[in-house]
Amino acid sequence: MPLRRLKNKTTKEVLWLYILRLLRERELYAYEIKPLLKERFGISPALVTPYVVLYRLEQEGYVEARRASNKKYYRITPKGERLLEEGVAYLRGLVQKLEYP
Amino acid sequence: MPLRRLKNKTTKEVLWLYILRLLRERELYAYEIKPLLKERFGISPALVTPYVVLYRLEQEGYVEARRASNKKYYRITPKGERLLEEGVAYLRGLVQKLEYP
DNA sequence: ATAAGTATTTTATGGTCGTAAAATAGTGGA
DNA sequence: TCCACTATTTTACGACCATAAAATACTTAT
Repeated sequence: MPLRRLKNKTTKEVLWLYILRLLRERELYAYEIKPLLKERFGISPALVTPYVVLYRLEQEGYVEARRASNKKYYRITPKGERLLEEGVAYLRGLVQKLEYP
Repeated sequence: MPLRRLKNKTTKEVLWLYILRLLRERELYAYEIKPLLKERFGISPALVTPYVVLYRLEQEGYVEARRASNKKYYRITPKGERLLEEGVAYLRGLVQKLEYP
């Protein structure tokens, strides 16, 4: 039960990290992120979720957007890359502390 | 901002993993867990929090309790040890997926 | 031209979990 | 004895965040 909780929650708590991770490779628009998350990370958030996450990340300067036809392409900023690194480092430390010495 | 969120949230999302990790070493009563979490993992949850977490873990059979004087000692069950291992493995996988290939 | 698929936006909602608050009681030293 | 500290329990609350819902519009194949 708590493991399902861990997966269903923690995975989604770090959804923005997954999205930053994808954006680190190339610019993407929100609509194509859902299948990518499934393919690359095995998670299936709702279609709207990437929109909301990207909106928040843009507000805080971790990604920036460019319009092309009817699509809105996002790319990661240097600030966003830093955040991604720090986030991963933080999670790595968390795992190490939990591991058996 | 999101990094603070990651720390303030994710850390607490996996608080029960920290507590299981401590119980893996020896039995503990709720009151002494708060300072241990500070000392071992650098986190400072409220005093009541271990009580609530342990209550939930006990309900689901991941820990079991024994009364001694006015203290209630908890120890991890085999089921709880399994959960801890699975939880850590899950988080480790999450980090690997986020790391740069 | 029209239906289906692509693409985005905004608002409201629901579940979870740590925490605050308040009450209770045993223990030990001054 | 009295006060401070240790120790637990229960209830209600607040914040966060993915998601559902609904509306809108562009594009493309039939």
